[in-house]
Amino acid sequence: MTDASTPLIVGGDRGPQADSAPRPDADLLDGLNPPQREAVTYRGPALLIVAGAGSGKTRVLTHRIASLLRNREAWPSQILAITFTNKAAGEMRERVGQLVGESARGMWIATFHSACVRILRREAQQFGFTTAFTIYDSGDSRALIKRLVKEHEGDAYGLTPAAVQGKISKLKNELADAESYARQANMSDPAERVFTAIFGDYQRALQRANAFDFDDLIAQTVYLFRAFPHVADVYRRRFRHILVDEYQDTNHAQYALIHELTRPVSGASSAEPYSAGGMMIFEPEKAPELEGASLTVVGDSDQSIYAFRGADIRNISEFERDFPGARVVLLEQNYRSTQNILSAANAVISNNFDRKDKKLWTDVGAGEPIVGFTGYSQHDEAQFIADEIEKLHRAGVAYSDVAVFYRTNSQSRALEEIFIRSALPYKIMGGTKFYERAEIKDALAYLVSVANPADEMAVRRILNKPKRGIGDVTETAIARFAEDNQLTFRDALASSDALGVGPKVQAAIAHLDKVLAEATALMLPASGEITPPTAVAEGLTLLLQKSGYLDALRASRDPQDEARLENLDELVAVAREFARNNPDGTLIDFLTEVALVADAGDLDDASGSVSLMTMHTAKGLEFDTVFVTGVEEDLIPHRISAGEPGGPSEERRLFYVGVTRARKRLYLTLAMTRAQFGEVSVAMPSRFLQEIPAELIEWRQSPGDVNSRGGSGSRALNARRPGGGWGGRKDDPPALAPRSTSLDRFPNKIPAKVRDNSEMQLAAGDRIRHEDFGEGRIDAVTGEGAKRIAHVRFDSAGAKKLLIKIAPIEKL
DNA sequence: GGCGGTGGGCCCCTG
DNA sequence: GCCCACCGCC
Repeated sequence: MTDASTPLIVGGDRGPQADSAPRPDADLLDGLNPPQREAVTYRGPALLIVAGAGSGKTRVLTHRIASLLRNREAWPSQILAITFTNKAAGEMRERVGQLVGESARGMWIATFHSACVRILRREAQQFGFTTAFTIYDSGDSRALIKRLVKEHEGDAYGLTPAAVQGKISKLKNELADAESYARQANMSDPAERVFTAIFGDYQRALQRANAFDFDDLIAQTVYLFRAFPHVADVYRRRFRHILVDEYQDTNHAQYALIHELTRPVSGASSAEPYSAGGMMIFEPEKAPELEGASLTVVGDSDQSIYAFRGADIRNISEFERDFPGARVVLLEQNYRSTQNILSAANAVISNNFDRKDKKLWTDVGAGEPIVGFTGYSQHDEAQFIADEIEKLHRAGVAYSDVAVFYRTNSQSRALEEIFIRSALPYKIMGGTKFYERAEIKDALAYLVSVANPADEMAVRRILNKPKRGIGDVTETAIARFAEDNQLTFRDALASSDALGVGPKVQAAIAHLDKVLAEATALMLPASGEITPPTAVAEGLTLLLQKSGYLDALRASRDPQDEARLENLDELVAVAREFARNNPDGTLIDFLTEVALVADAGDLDDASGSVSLMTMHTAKGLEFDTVFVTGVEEDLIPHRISAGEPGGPSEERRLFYVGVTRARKRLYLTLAMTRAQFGEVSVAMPSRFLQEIPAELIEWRQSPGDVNSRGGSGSRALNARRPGGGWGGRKDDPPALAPRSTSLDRFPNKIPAKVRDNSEMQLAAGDRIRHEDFGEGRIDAVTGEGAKRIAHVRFDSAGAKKLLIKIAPIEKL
């Protein structure tokens, strides 16, 4: 079946050859079903693996790579595997490592963005950047765009920074640049004209700052390959096997990048040896034509959930047309979930009309029923989840095997509040990123000001942080002086005496200049000298101390500044950790890692905690127990999606992704009322609930229950009724709960004021009263200090754990 | 130039 | 309900 002798590589750099049978990869095929085997063993120019959720996609990919290596069909350095998330890349690296050991190290297993950064760092000088370029995250680029919109008075034409940023991003994902856009724009429309001007200025500002934004990382790499074929050929020669995960989520720029990389080598390049990644590549005297790399893509159009950011589903649906002769392999057997979960998922997704029919199946049996629950408020919903997780935990389920999903990040707050109260260990994945915190961005701006002094944005950011009396007027004076004297903004700081500012301000500027120079000497010494690995951590500490940043936070009375200091300590710790893991790592390397790894927590795994995340973040992950929360109209499907073409079906796919993450237990929860924008509104059950056959869901409390009873108080005080209820009554949509009734009595909000019971003395046997749960008896007290936990048996609400410090309790 | 008060907009999802 | 832009005052 497998044609191992297919001449994949015509040319001098063919991989080492295997001698003869038995196949060294035989054990890699053990336990694979026939389509999986074919996906591992097929050899040819192009392979599309259509992999349903949980069909063993990662297994197939990693085994395919291992098989190439073990059969000596490829060197590790000839393999490029691309994923979308750092997490997926990390997992793939680990699993390939388990299969082939040490040799996994020469491979590129990277996200689109990190692969492009590696290429750009090497080639930046080819087109007017330096290797020290900065990566602007969306916050950075928004700040820059905001300034440009203001300069161009864009608001007079209805151009908001957010809209401009979105449009630029979209254009870059379609590989349009400012010039090409200007050529076809409708210039009689003044708004178009201003937008075009802003776009152009933005791109020039990036170039001047020696910076790329996230979209540029991809688009500029494509541009580089197209403009400099001899550079592209270096990578085409190097990567003979390219594998792309989640192909249904690629946008046009990413598609073009893959196309560039898999083109045949033209052979028109010069005969110099190039050094790529420390690997010298010598071209043969008479460069012969070299076939394009073999391409393997894996995807599932039912899991395409990124159309909103430019993902083009046609990339996968037209793969066979793009790559004639491509083999297609379908993986439909699911190894993850129970049949009940799959039946629900199949039922929901079959409501999308524009799809190829595909049905996941399993042979593990029906499993437990799906559990439904409707709370009175989002806090009631969260309390049910916390209680249920505790119950599972007591029955032996590890916290780390449980995940809670939601549609929007703002939904995490109610869950967090209840989880903290319940002393339930949890971890938010994604969400407000560590590196997006203001103090972290400030600290990084200090580092960037040293690493890439051309980055004016970074220098402007730290100019008056901490407050040193440098305001708008002075900032403008520095900018003007820089322009007049052909200096960078950073270098202008050295001439504080020539700015014509007051003595105090002048001294402040001089001091900042001195601190930056000192840190530069420490972290970027003159060539030849060796920097110790700890230079980054030391330089960061020096900058934060001598700039007065830490002192200002310490002197502050704002209680949040204490947390900011802790975050900065954490950043220094990350720098030290980085030095340990990368003894040769430079300041630039550190900044790259920080720019591409959005969350410091991505590095260390959330062992021992429940994982909270959006359904988008959940893609590619799996858990024994999954709670999909907020299953309400206007949330999933989201309100805004209704008006977008393809919006509702994308929402359905998103829900499908959430549901199919569950291995054994799936909970679907919702609330009858939900606070949004600070006010409480009535929520309707999601249409997706009605698409699931009623017999699959066991309602602990159905939307009907909540309505009919009207809520005679806290759910926790009511007996739970199993089954029945609303699930089956399709033509009888649940009536809205009246706004009056005792619904309002249920605690819909958590007191914003942080309570502090740390002094409360509690011991086993004591009786307490809780605001929501009523009276109960303490079984035990564990933990210490701020983390003391009371294990309480409430008279009517059952057993709960409470974080004593903040629990709304009183001793009786 | 810094600070505190106020009112509008907002919250969809990512590297 | 929270963040941020803006304004008026010191």
